[in-house]
Amino acid sequence: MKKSIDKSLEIKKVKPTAMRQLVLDILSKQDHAIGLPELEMQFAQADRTTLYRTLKTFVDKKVIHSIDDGTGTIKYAVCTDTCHCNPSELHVHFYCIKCGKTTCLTDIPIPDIQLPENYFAENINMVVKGLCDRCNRG
Amino acid sequence: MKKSIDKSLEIKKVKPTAMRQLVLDILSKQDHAIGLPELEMQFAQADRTTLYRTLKTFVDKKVIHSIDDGTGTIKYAVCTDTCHCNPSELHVHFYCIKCGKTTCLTDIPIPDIQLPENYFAENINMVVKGLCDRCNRG
DNA sequence: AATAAGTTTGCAACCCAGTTGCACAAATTA
DNA sequence: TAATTTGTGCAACTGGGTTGCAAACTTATT
Repeated sequence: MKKSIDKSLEIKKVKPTAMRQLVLDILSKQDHAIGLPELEMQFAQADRTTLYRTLKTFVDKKVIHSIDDGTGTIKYAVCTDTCHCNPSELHVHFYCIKCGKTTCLTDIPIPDIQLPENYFAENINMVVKGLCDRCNRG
Repeated sequence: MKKSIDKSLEIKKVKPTAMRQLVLDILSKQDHAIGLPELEMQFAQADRTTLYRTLKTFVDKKVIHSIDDGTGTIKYAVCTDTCHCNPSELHVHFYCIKCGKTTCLTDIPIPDIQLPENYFAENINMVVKGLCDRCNRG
């Protein structure tokens, strides 16, 4: 039986090179969204450019989605197999100012808003900044 | 009679230096939010650091608010005199992928969302990306 | 007014995420 | 196998943001 990583790449039509399998494997094991620098650190030694381009390919092919959480470093998290990143499918993201982790609130869809006349929405980004579950206790 | 620029600075308790008056004057004349590089270009020659720190002071004192529109360059727009930048006062921002302008949709408040148990929201950023009024006609 | 303390400004240098060009390697096709 | 396309790795660069430090200016104190 094929590994789910490979299946995912196949579904999204991305050639499963060793590098890509590895990167996607790492990404799918995270409990939060990570950025290029953080991804880089998961490797003993790896080239930034390759990781950068791998992420780019993944975003293009909708294997992962990118999140601008306002920290200056773009974060990435895996999409579901059926995700097409349409505005209607988008969810809210949360950035914790204490632990610095960015998480997908996949259960919270971005609410519909009424744009002014003649405006067209292609994409919506909604990031809530504050204290997460864990950090709000202590 | 005092100029409205000075009044605004007075209200927000910022010492009205020549530089600050000038920067605030420029900012308040914009029809869209501008970033540090764009602000810099409005001067024949000016020091980036000073402008940077002026913007920072303004944000701290809530004379202006910052907008992360996802372009990688933080934009700034003037707050109203009574604005305290609380989550309840926040509005949606719009980034036009054609003209590249970021505008405040001041009439559209950020909708309330129900965060998961124990999460605390300090700030919310909501940016709609698409075509603006003007660019959606042509 | 003269001094001292604090604030603002300007220059230079730096940081870091992201990005590009180019050459080499690997995979695919003819 | 040769030709072509695709992926990888290195080096170097870009650009927005940021910091340290010293000079200029402002404000408070004697």
